[in-house]
Amino acid sequence: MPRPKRDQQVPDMAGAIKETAWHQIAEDGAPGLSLRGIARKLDITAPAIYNYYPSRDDLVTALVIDAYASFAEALIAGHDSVPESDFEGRIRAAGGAYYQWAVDYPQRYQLLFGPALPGYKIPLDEVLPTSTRSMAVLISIVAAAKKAGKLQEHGIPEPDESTLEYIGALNALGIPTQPVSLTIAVLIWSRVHGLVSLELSGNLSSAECKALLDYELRSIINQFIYRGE
Amino acid sequence: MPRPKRDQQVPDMAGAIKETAWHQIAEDGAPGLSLRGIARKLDITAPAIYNYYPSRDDLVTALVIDAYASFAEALIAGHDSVPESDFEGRIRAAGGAYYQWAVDYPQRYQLLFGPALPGYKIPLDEVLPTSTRSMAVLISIVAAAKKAGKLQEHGIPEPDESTLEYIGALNALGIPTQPVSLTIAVLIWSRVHGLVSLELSGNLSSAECKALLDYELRSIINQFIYRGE
DNA sequence: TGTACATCAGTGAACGCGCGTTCACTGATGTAC
DNA sequence: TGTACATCAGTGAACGCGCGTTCACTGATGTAC
Repeated sequence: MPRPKRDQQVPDMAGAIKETAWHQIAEDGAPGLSLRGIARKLDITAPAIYNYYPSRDDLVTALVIDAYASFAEALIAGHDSVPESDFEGRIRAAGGAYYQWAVDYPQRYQLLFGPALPGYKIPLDEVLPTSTRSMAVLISIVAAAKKAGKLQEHGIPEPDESTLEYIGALNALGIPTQPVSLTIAVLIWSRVHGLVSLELSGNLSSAECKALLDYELRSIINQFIYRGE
Repeated sequence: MPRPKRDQQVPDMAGAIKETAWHQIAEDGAPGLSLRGIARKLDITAPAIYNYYPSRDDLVTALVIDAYASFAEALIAGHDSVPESDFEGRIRAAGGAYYQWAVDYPQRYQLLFGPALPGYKIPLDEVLPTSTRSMAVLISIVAAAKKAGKLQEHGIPEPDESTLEYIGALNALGIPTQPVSLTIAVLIWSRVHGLVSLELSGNLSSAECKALLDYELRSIINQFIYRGE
């Protein structure tokens, strides 16, 4: 079969490849991603993909970066729907946005926070600038509470070496952060992630997960935010 | 090559196959498990495995059941190292045992609580009796606190339909459980799982995870157990 | 004690599938003179 | 305006690999009479 003429070509083939890859991941999970499968769906031969991505791993990296960007965007939208001074509301909104994104795109969530793909090593230096943006949302809420003197910091563990290293990376990316804010942000993240990932692995029903998430967000606010005047 | 004679055969081939499978999973992750790979390591041909397991999926199911058994054993050992009346100590011990098992056998942990293997559907009826045993450990600690009137139950969400269903299954397996105890057990589980799974996916260093786990176990005790006389 | 037979635990060839990647190539489109 | 050339976006064949599973078979071991 001859190559299609210019006006029959897909205008944004690189984008179409990624989109098809997401469909494939949604259907068979991340390990099921295959260049030949993508080519079949796009009515193209597999080698044609090499005009856009030099290898399968590079395609995966592009997908990971896109997923982080979409995730960060969702968190930021939730975060922005509530005024800055309302820490409690922002925590709830960010938590809700986090949950919603995860159940809307379960496979992307697993790709980012689940176990590594076999044989794929994520290139941190390429991904970090984007992945940091989502973490920054949580951190900014905690930092705002701290600045207002409403952060309950008692008993929070001291940062260890790797935490300080990550803070260095945050600073380098223009997100100045105090250790205690990062630690509390990670604690919040871990609680939400625990519930979400139990739902995604089928150990929790959607209804139960929502109810528990609501409870945990209240717990988080009670534990880390001073109430009242 | 002829088949080896009786006295050169592996005495427990079914066990040897599982053991080799675990080695493979430890090296390449669960999706990398392959009958041909196992056969190579055991110096037999792939079809020989069919004398012991009727298909790849049946082997996976046997592995899942073994993993749950090993996990439950670890939790029970931790649990039993502290007297029954010491709820706080038991929560700490069970949490520590949970973490230790997960980092000792990260791939088994992912197999049980991570995303499903592509193309493999876990047969719940075969696995439930074993998987329940680990959940029962957590539940028993919470239930003991409740019986002693030391359980703080305020604000815990009401059980939904799927929770009640699971309680039915627990009762059928001889583990009578009150809804509130199960809900709190799940909350504890989710917090520990959140931290553990962030460490396993490389988002948390081991040292940081340990420190945060310690903090979270204290949070759990503060939140759910009445202190003092 | 000997013999016929069943069973057990394997072998080796084959089927049909999928994969990432390389290679030489082609023909339409765009560009420079 | 025409022509030579470069580039772009593909094709199709092939390489070499891995996989689960089936099939007919074999030869040692165990068992019944």
